Amino acid sequence: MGRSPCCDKSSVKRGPWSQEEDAILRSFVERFGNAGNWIALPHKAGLKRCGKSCRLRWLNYLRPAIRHGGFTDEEDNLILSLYGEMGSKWSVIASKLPGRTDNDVKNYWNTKLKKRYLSTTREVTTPPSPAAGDDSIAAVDSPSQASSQPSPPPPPAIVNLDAPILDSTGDDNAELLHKSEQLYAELMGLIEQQSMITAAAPSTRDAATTSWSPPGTSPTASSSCDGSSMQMQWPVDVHESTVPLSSESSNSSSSSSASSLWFFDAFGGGSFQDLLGAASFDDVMLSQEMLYY
DNA sequence: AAGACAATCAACCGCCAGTAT
DNA sequence: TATACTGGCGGTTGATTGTCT
Repeated sequence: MGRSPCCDKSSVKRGPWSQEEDAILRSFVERFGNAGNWIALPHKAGLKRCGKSCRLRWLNYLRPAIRHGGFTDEEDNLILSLYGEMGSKWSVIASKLPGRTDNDVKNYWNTKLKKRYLSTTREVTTPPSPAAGDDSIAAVDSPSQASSQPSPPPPPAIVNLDAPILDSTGDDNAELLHKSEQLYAELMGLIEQQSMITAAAPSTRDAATTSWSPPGTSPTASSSCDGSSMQMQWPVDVHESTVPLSSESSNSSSSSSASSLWFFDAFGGGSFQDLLGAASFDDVMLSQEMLYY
């Protein structure tokens, strides 16, 4: 009995990401983190991608402050040094290099530094350890050594959600982002208005609606945009009082992360992409009205 | 100019550990 | 306690791009 696949490979898109997909994912994650979990994110965002693929795309490419290529001599030396100490612990090595991902470091190692490392170790003639797997080039893969220099990973990048999302990838992407930003701002304004109105009315929504305010202006959100740690702290009990979910979402996501997903349910079970693709502002209004159906 | 080969890197695969149920 | 689920990681693949002949 093998483990079940994380997603239905026949129904998810694979291969290179399009600019549109990038824009949707970036906009979504910057606002909502992973929306509870990465596996559920593609559905909520309206992406036909595997959750793991979304996570990887965010962490390795879309995350703010990522740097690609152009490794400096200092970085080269640090990688070489750390590899000599701990072997192919790419995530640990990458954590010492701000803006670098483990995938980048790993690729850089395999294409460039490995040769350099091999040549230098051959000159020295005393390989650190013959037991290490990769290349048989002696990576000392010792946990004790690795932990002998405890160094906390750099803090996740903090993104100012009020600041415009900078985009350098192209006009289409920027346009899509701009569109999402506009829709988002409009929706947030509407929700805030509704919250003020309904706060006075007795309902099960009271506790939540009176305590919540939009991300960027307030919520009890610690948004690091790291993706792995970023979690919006949505108020509890909100979800239970919102509109009935679509059959699909109500079947799948009802309990565990419900409170963090109420926002999406407010779209009548639709996805983030559905919202972005709304034909007009009236569509957003309609979705908002469904919240209080 | 065109084909062969090499280099690069984004993306996927499968396993493992931690956590939730 | 057992099982299922998810995130994270390292290894690998394959498409694309660049260089050489």
